[in-house]
Amino acid sequence: MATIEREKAATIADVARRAGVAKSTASRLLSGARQGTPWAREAVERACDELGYRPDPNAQKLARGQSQNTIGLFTHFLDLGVGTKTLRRVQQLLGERGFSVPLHVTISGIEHQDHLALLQNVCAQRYRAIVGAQAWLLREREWEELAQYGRNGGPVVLYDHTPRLPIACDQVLFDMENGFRAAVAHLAALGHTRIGTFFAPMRHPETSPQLRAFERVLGEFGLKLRPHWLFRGQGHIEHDLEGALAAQTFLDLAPSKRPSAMLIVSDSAAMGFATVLSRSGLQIPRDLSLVGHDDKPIAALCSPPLTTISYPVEAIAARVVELLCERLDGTYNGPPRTEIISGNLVERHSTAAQKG
Amino acid sequence: MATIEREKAATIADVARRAGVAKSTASRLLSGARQGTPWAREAVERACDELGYRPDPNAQKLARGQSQNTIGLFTHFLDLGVGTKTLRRVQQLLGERGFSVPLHVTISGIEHQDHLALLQNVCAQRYRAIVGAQAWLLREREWEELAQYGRNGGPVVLYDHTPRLPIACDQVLFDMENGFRAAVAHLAALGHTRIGTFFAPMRHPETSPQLRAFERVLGEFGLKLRPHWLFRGQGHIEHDLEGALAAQTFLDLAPSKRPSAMLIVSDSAAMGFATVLSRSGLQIPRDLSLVGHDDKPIAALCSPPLTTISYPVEAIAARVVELLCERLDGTYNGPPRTEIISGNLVERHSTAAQKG
DNA sequence: TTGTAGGCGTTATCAA
DNA sequence: TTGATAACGCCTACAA
Repeated sequence: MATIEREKAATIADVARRAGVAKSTASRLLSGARQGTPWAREAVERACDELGYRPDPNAQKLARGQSQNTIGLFTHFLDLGVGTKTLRRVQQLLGERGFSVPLHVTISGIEHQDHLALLQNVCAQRYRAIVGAQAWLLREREWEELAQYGRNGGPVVLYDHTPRLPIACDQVLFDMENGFRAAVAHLAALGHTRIGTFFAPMRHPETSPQLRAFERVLGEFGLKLRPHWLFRGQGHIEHDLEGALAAQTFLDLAPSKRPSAMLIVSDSAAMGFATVLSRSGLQIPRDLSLVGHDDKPIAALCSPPLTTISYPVEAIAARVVELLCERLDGTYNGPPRTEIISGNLVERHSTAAQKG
Repeated sequence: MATIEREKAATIADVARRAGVAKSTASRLLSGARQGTPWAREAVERACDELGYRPDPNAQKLARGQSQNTIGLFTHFLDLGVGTKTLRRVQQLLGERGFSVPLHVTISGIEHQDHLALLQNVCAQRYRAIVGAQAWLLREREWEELAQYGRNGGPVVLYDHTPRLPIACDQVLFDMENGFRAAVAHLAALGHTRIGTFFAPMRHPETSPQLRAFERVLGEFGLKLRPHWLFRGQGHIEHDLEGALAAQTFLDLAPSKRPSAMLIVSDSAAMGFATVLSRSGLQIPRDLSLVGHDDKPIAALCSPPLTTISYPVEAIAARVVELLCERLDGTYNGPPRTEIISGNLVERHSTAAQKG
């Protein structure tokens, strides 16, 4: 494959030559380390302009030892919900502290293969630090990679759902179980015993920690999850679509076999679910009680206002950034910390007492 | 601020020393340029393992001239809709072709200040190429930056809405006007004359090309946009929220002053709008005709199924990648190309004939 | 196949 | 303040 010819970019040597000074002088003036004489100052500046000079960050990083002000952020896929919102918030907070925060995303779906390449790439960049989300997808090889980075690269902070990730680094973990408990308690108090659920697609449904947490909680109330009450996403990026598709499956069930309440692990999915149900004449909460997850702002405004478990985007992002910055400025350099954050049930109007 | 001490990462020199070979030998074996004797091969491999050696990409890029397989992708904010979906698709397609595609995002909102820093950062990375979205936000200084990169960096491909961006590079532009025309024609045929609209927040409402396009189209049908029929977003990341808030403003209007149809430039916003309306007992399309934008998958499934203008995520992403790859492999190296892509009206059931 | 030597574009050190 | 000169870590002729 032929490659286009391009002029080579100007280097600091070109600038120095044109300005009639030494390389080192140009470097100093440009980095602002010294004032320099007005004359030299202006000459260098003009040379830069004329040449369109841009320092090569690779050379800079090499010479300076490492990139001081950029932090690598990685995740495995951009969702269209709280995941991306949290990512954005982390970037924002770190940005406010003067860091540049490029985001690395795995290209493929939920499959394994790309994760290693992504992680190697991220670790290899010699960022000042690394922040990662959705790390539960990683496997042994990738953990090694991250651990290696942690050893002689810089701090690593991960945030995810419980359980704790198998790596020695600071972690902010969202524990869904507390929320589940509040939701199930609420539904059980309303007389519901047939509680179904919708979960995002998972690699190993049998071992999904979230699903098991849900079943555990159900057990605490003497309830059990029937297989046909478990609805699973198909991997579309749009949660509302996922919810809508689940609703179609729901409607395929004979009315007597349907759950009387559903815990849908995403407000968007819950709303998609509800809108499809309404086309069939079913009403929330009359015909089905619905509990969402995330407490998106719209949940309070939609019809009916959605009872939901909150996902504290702000708290999580803030904590991640705090843990990281404490490491970076040396305020803390003890053993890895694990922060558990959980959501609360926000009661609104999408649940009602069990009929009959 | 104190900084934590870390051991320095192993270099290729360490590896070579430990393996008892020369640096160059280690380099060759690692890069796979030569086979090497089995003995040396194994010695180097073991040394790498023991030392946890990771090549420094900065040094590699410097030595090799530039990063051959990474493409910079930038945008100004991650939305929770088609913007992010398109970004993701571009990353995916480029990833399939073997490129690593870090995403750079401006941290701040719609304000100007950060864009320059972002762009300088992106350009400075010496990526093989740059792909950008939402470039309409850029100003003169940033255009210069990109132009400079294009001169001696590599190809730049931008995608955005019309109008054409003031820079000499390949562009894929989505033209909303055709969709508007189809929508307004549709509504006009149903007898609507009071057509309102919802737009995302803009810097300069008076000069927003999209809004002006809408007004122009309205004019073609002898219609006019009343100021109180124009609803504007408040800048929240959730479109559904934006729509819901707009609906509250809508409901504050005396019924006689309300538009009879709305074109809402986002399906999510349209659905948020609709759900708030329904809480007040208003029904779509009985009391208000609604046309959305984007043709999200859920639009076909919700209640009522949403008439909407499509936004061809796949076509746009594919075209961006094609244009770029043609530049990269030298298939095309002529003058900048501009591709216009537009959406179509997808008629469903959220519109009805004007009452009375 | 291997080792030596030089270069990539910066920054940092040290006399002048 | 300035200008040589030496790193920084890797790659790549070139000669052995």
